[in-house]
Amino acid sequence: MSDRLARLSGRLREQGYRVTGARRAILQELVSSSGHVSADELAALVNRRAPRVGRMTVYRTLELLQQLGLVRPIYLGSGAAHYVLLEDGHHHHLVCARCDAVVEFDDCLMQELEQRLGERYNFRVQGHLLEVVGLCESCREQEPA
Amino acid sequence: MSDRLARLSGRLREQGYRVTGARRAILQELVSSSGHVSADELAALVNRRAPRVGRMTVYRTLELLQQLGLVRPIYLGSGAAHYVLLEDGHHHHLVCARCDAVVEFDDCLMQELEQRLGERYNFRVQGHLLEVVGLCESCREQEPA
DNA sequence: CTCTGTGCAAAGGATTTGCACTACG
DNA sequence: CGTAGTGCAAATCCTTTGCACAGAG
Repeated sequence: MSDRLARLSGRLREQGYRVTGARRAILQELVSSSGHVSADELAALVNRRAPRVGRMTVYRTLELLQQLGLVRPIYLGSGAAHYVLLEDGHHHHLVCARCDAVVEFDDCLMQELEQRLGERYNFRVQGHLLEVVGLCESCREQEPA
Repeated sequence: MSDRLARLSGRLREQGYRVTGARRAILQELVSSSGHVSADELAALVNRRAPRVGRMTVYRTLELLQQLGLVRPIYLGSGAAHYVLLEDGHHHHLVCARCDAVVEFDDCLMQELEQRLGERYNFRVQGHLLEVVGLCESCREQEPA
């Protein structure tokens, strides 16, 4: 359950960052919403439980998590960035190119690819985000063309 | 060379969209910059050759291309979305989580995965975007921790 | 106790919208 | 010609920054 929470805050601590109340609250919501949240949406969620945590802290914490490779921003519809947790270093979903519906999937054929890439480009791979893009069923029905 | 250009504008036409001068100019720059451009950067590039094309048209064209599955927005560092062409339906790169350096790579083990996914989730797959995230060589040197 | 992290407010950008005008097909 | 596409300017929304204060280690 808060396995994941513990793992995430562990990562912060071991990299020399403080595990503050605000950060814990943010991680908490990020894990329990385990979906695609914008910074503002996340701030609103956090505020319900920890009203003293401001929007700015959410932005800054997301940036930190991103630098640590724990989170990735994606673009979903409107101008705001949405964030996904890289659970165990990876995340996968299908996105409808038209209505931005999202379907999560778990298949992962990529451990091997990651390793090869890391070696070839001298890159320490932390994880990956794979978006498969296309049209969902209902968008396809609307326009059979 | 403008193979790709022809292919892209073909896609527009066959979906019932007009291939206007502005759109041609935008596709042109998108292909020749074949990298990661923000909407504003792209508008600037387009303006050098076609000064009468406004920034708004670039935004709207990018949205259209996105809906057709020809382009994908990604977040790279600062607030603005960057766009990548889904050449032949796919794009791959490594992104440094710290400095946002980008390394392109071509490996693609995913045709099979795509097909399976399309069937399972009843999704018409148009392409995919795979980001492998980690630390680049120089960021790793800065902090050997 | 010290220094990292936080909150606020305001600035700075990016994106979206409404409407009159142009030009592709 | 008719309609999809365009350009402009303004409005809106998202993100970043600077600085004084609070709290984790």
